[in-house]
Amino acid sequence: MARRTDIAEVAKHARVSKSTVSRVINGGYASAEVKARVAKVIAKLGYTPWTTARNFSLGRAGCFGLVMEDSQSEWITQILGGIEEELTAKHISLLVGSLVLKGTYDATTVLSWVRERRVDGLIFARPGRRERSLVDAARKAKVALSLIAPDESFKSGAVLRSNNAEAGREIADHLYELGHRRIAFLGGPKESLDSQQRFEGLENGLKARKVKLLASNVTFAPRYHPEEGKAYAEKWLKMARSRAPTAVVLANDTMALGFMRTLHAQGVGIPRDVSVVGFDDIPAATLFWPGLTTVRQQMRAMGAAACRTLLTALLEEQPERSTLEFPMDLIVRQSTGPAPTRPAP
Amino acid sequence: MARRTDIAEVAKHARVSKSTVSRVINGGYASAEVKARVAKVIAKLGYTPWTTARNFSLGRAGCFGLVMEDSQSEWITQILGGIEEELTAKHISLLVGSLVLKGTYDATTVLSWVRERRVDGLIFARPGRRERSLVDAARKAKVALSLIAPDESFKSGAVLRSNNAEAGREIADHLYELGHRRIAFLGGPKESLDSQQRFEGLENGLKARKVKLLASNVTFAPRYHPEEGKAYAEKWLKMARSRAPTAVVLANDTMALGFMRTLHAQGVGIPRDVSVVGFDDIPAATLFWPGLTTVRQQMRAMGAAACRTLLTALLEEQPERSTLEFPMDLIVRQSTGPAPTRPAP
DNA sequence: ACAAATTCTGGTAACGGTTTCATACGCCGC
DNA sequence: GCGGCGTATGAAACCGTTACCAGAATTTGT
Repeated sequence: MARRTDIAEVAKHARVSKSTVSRVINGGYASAEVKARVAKVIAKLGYTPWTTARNFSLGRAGCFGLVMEDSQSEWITQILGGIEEELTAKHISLLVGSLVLKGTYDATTVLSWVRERRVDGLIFARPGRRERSLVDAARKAKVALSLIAPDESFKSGAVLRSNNAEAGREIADHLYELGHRRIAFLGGPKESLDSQQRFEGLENGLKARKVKLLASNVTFAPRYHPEEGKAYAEKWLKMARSRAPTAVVLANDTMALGFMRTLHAQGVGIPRDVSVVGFDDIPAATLFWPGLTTVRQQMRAMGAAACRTLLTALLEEQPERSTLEFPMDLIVRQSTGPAPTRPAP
Repeated sequence: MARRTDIAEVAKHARVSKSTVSRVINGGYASAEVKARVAKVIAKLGYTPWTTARNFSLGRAGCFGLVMEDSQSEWITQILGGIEEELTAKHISLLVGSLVLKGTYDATTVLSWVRERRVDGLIFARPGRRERSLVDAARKAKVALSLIAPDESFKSGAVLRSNNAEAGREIADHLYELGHRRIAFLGGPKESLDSQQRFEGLENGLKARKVKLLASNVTFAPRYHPEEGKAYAEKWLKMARSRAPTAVVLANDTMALGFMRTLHAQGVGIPRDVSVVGFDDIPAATLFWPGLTTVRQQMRAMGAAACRTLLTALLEEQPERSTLEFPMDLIVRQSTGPAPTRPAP
């Protein structure tokens, strides 16, 4: 049973010391002649340094941890894609560990990453209140942090967030140009910063156009759920058409789809009678008819940036304290259209 | 700058040797008195063995790799959940590396896992044709394999698959009991084993009930895509109602939703005029109205089983060659109902 | 032409665990 | 009372890589 070739064997074949082989690999001093000779031997023997040994020697883990909530899994693919891209591109081949927090809150895995595995960095994707304690624990352990989160109230680590306010303003412009003047907003939980920022952006955008968002047309649902959209639709149906909003902005797609579905079942035309805008661009947004106009977060870019931040923090030994803001992309589909010129009969 | 406590420090405080501390931790010989003393010191110093060092010493990587295609990301959360569960439960705390294959096929990451990191095992989630070469590479490198895949033609590793045929039969029973006799099937690509097996199950189930699936009512689409569902819907609309199928089974939810959407837009009632069944239970299946009757794969269980298999293979040093079959769960929602008693006017 | 800086190279010591080996100590059975 | 066996412990070797240091070879500067 042949053992795997190690650096010593390469050294022997190339008639140099282990140190020299290591230097050739990692780019230290070495004469052109030696470099060539060693490279040839490496190729011939098919030698590859063993990552675990290298990490051990370097005193690092060679991996980042990714933490995210179960419920926010819609984005996981995109975030992973961005991370993957960044790590392979930089040729600092690190392994990405990923965790999906279970319904029952259980931090043991993450803590073991920090304490036992001593990961080189942690990426928190959209951390909620429950993850705060984890963020604190990580900070205490001096692990580099990247937070993909809507606020910057975290005291350490890099914060990457989408520009919700800007998106809100874009929606305002879009709807204004379609002629809408009576516009409503259905938010998520009051404490959700995403929801708040989206609302503020929309409000400011409308204000700039001299359109007022009536307080009666601003509601916050206790949770992001299609049922909330449905409930809001029922409320909408009861209003007199002449006073009902001609466009409704909902703080996420799930609610928006619940809203549309219910109206649709009642024969309300979208966007004929009312225009609908969501947030997030979940896959289902295209499957519906009409396709949902929504705003997409650049999750892929954020994942990549999270890695880049961690990598530089790793190299420079100083935990970067910075905030990066990512524009959101308004995806106009068929659920928004010109405002109805007169109330339906 | 205080160094992290290592095993030597614990040994010193407990007045024993490093070996003894190691044995206390890993459960070797040690007197009760020593055990207690060491445990106390460990607790006092807050010592935790460094995973990387341990793995290095043990000559293993301490992680599994998870490979899946980008397009099949709908399940990633569930699979991850299952893996997570299994690994933390067994207390063999391993880190899960995950990869999403990019559109442009790039195997470098996976190969680096095998060659450089020398992962202890690989989980392939629903590998397609392109991943075959990776599976082969992994086999050559003697890495333990678990394949979540619909076929068992792979020559090595454990294969975990859903019982598509059984699910097909269940659908047959379900539709039969609702009174459907003219039933159609729209499959995915001809070479998709999932699609084939689902079709065969349905056909056999109907045959057992003495119902014939007309060849003209069996079609295979070139891809799993809502547009294919739409195309099929247009075909359906052109048929005379008296001869059109009263129930349509589509090989995945995406197609099913495209189908429903198109019919719905044309005023066809579901399930009043036609019942619809999909496969996969994607999140959007509940967002639609009517909710889509579909079949769910036990992805969570399969993820967990994949880990368990790898773990036993790791312990017993012999790559397990086995096939595990998982039942699928028929989720009855509102898209299936009694067959129309007479052709619509 | 000689000192100083730079480039190159090999020997050796880490890194922090586990494992092997040797030794010592009971305890049992004869 | 002596061989054998299971238990308990410590010293030292080992895993594969990089880092450090010392010294040799080469280039650079004056």
